Amino acid sequence: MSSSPDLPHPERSEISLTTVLFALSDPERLAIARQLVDGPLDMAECHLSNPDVPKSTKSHLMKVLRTSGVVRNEANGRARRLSLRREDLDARFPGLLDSVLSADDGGQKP
Amino acid sequence: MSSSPDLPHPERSEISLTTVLFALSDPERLAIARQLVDGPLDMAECHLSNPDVPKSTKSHLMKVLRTSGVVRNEANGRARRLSLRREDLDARFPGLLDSVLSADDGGQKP
DNA sequence: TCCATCGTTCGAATTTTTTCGAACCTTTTA
DNA sequence: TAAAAGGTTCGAAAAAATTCGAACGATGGA
Repeated sequence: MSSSPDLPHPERSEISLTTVLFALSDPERLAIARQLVDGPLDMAECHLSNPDVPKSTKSHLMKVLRTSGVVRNEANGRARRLSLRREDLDARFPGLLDSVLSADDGGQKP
Repeated sequence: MSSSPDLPHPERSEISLTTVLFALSDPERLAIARQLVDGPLDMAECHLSNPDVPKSTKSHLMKVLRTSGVVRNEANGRARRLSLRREDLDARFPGLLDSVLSADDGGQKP
């Protein structure tokens, strides 16, 4: 019962601004982050704009968000619990997350 | 004397959040934006971390910043005057530019 | 006028990201 | 105990970004 894999996360001090910006620069990843503002969600509850994308692709999007420090990904039964690393991000880059998440995106990247 | 090329710029309403985030997600481009906070600069006065990068590469970095709406690029004699589109960005994404530019970047992307 | 300066653009090569199927692992349920 | 559910990882293929030299254009000065 050696439990689900513990995935690597950067610690707060290791979170890089440009890496975070990159993670959020993709519409799909930004949309995921926005779904997490009201609290953690299991991965299956995070919806992509295209529901037919393979799970490996979805997993990769999550990986970019995790390794950048935007999202925490922990085992939760056989599921994965995703949460915004709000405290870490607010401490490291004050105001950034709020401005990004509350921004009204009009033009979309194709 | 048909004057230097007028390069295309997105209008305020066309500026896309994810595109702006992408433009700023590169350390070199972010550094350029930061050099413009205190006012416009001619291109030759914007320094890259590596002074030996070819001008075509530098021009391309500027293009990404311009087409995303982060920077304005206008003819100025035989030079190019670069300026931050602060008003447009503040209007479109309140707080974003301030938080990004004032953020203390620690970890760098290689 | 001629020429050096300051930048843009083009195309090709390289590098980085993204996408996806297949294989695998753990937990829950039958 | 077997099988299904929920996800990660790997490798290869496809797509997108970056880099750079060469060619070009406009401006300002000699």
